[in-house]
Amino acid sequence: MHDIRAIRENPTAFDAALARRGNDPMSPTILAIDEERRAKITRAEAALAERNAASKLVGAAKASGDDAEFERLRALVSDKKTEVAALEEEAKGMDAKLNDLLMTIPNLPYDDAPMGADENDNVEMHKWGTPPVLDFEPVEHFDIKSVTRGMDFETAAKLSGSRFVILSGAIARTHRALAQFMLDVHTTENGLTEVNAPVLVRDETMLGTGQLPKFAEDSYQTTNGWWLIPTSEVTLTSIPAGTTMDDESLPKRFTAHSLCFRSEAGSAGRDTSGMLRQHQFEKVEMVSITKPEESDAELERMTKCAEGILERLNLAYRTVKLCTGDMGFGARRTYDIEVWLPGQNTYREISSCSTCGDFQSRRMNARFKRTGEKKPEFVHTLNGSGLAVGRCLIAVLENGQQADGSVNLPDVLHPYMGGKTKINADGSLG
RNA sequence: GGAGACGUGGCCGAGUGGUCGAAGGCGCUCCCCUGCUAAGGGAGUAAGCGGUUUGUAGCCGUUUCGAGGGUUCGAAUCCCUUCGUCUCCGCCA
Repeated sequence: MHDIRAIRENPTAFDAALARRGNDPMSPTILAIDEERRAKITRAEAALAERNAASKLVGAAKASGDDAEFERLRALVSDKKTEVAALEEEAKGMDAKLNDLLMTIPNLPYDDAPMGADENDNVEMHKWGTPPVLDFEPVEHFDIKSVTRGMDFETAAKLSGSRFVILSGAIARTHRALAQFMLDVHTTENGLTEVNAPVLVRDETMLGTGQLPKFAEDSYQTTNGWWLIPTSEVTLTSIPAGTTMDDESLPKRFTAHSLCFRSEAGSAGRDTSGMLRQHQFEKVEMVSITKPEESDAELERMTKCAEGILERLNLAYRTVKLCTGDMGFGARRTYDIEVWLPGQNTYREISSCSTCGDFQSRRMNARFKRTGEKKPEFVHTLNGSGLAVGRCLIAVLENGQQADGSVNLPDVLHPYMGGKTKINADGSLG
């Protein structure tokens, strides 16, 4: 949600920032509505003030027992009433119109977000690790011999359709181990608070983080109106919605392991094989709520938390800064972390860390008050994957694959695997 | 799912149609007093929006007593709807 005052004060800057994302200028439309809205409000309030003044006199007349005067004023107020109602209706209408429009406009990228149209214009920030050197031709995760029996797409399709998978045995265990490992690192070493939150939420929650109103078709909705969260960014970020926090309580740092649901509308034909892109997947999410001046540093911190997971798993990755055209609706700056997948011989996204500034906090009215100050301010919100569990499983399997079809598991996972260190070619743990 | 109760300012809690943004208390801020501490005295202490303004100061107006709608000249107070919380029953992981 954009600050209408900011747009009013500097419409040129607003449009320029939108233009960097490839959006058409909006300020003329916005300001026209805003002007009309304010005019309506002024008129409605003037009428209200008259009515209220008369109404007070009615009370006084009644109290003093002047019945004639009481009846006269009562009629006057009654007349005013219809006028006020009409004017208020108009003012409300314009207010809603402005709000509806503002809710559909994406966040403004920071100046340092590189300008560009799509992922080809993203800027690589740094790389870590080296892709494993293999003396055989690596295959994709679903073709690794030890994986095939524990990763069943056919049966999942029978139960649910395409873009679902059934994991079993050592593969399911490794998947679970990864999530546990991530949560443990985040809670014990990164200082995040573990949270377990609903995956079904109401409209206003999805509006707050920006999934609605524009992207309804990307998410699933139950018959009674709940939405299945596409990411626990939605719930974690919404925890302080509607509240005013003390500044000592910031930053708040949350992490959660949850199911995520995405319709993947519009991605037909993309990543159709394997479990890279599913309708249902698990993710360990990180969310930070900060003061405005802390959010830049927080994004770096959060990104390092995500990178740290990959480093401990000894998985090569690169971090890219998203260009303006590739950033999400609510983001002002985004770092994507891409892990090396030998089977695809390329880096693929495994985490996305964004700062949203006060865009989401305005939508959900999440504020804080500095000690000694009287005015509350909007907090900044950040979110990042730490990491996508399913994709991390893919990376572990593909990077650990051996010539005989077995998979060597990263050292840090061994304690989570009951001390086992590899998945044998026959699919058993070894 | 059935029955009932409740939802007031940062918190607690009065208030059942008239001048209530709302008593009182707590907390917080400032001042006074007290040679520390404790106690005491006084004042202040919501936010949104619109207007005015050089001004995020002040002033004026307006809205807000979970939310939305209605009755009324007038609603925190009455009615309806809705969301939420709690209690009892049922069901159930």
